[in-house]
Amino acid sequence: MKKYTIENNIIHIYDKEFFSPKESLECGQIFRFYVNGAGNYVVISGSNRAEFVETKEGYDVVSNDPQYFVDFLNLGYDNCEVWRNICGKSEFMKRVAEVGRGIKILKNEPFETICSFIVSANNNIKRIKGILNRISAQAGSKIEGSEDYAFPTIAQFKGLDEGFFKSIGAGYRSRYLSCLAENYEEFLKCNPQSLDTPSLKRRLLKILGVGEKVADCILLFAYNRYDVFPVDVWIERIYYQYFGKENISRSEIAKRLIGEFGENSGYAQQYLFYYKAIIGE
DNA sequence: GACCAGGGCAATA
DNA sequence: TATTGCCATGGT
Repeated sequence: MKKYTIENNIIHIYDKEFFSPKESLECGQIFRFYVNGAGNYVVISGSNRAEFVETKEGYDVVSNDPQYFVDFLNLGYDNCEVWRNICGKSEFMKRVAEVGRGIKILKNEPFETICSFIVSANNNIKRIKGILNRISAQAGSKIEGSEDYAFPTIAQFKGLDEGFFKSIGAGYRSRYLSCLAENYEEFLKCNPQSLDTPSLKRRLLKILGVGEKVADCILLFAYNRYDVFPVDVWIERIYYQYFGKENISRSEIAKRLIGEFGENSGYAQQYLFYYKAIIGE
């Protein structure tokens, strides 16, 4: 069975088992989304916007650019096999993956992703969302046919100074954000898509405000490198609860979990994060 | 009023 | 390379 079709600029997704807008958006990989008056999830990625309307067989994606969202939603990637593989790891992982079965790892816009996870450092999701929305509303352009604002372009971002970011509540991350546009343009010269994961990570780490964990998030959520395992406070907690008692560093936790999940590390990480940080089990 | 949030930087050893 | 103090802000 075909998993999706496009008709009149609407993507019809024929899948409810392994794709849920709610789970895919709420699992912490993206911050610019909301539930509208009709009860539908709306997501904004870069300068694009999509609304998810539930149908009998799945979801209709109503957007300004269907091709962008076919790519964004990774509709050509079969997460069913990944899910089965992770379920087979243990009874515990089966329970965790069952809760987050509808999660699909998205392909978010790189510049926005880098900015988002710089903001995420030592922060909470509610406040991260607020900061990113204020940056967009005050520096981005309105998306045609909606009341939502695009994430600022690199050119728009260049005009923002440290004072601006402080004024919208970004705190000490303002220094990193004020030079991000320049740093990103320099970063682009390495031709990110062409690099293998370790090389791309080394290059990301040169961006001010990007450390180990943030780099891993960018690798996973913008470049879809599934062999990384971002370790934050929540993953650290669940690791000590269910995987090992020995006190080790976050990078060592990442190394051991990658050893366990291999090419499916990114998905395992999202299931675990969703289970612990969002659902709260 | 302390503690916490999807940590990272810069100094130090 | 590994450790440590510090960093802004809003929620609980």
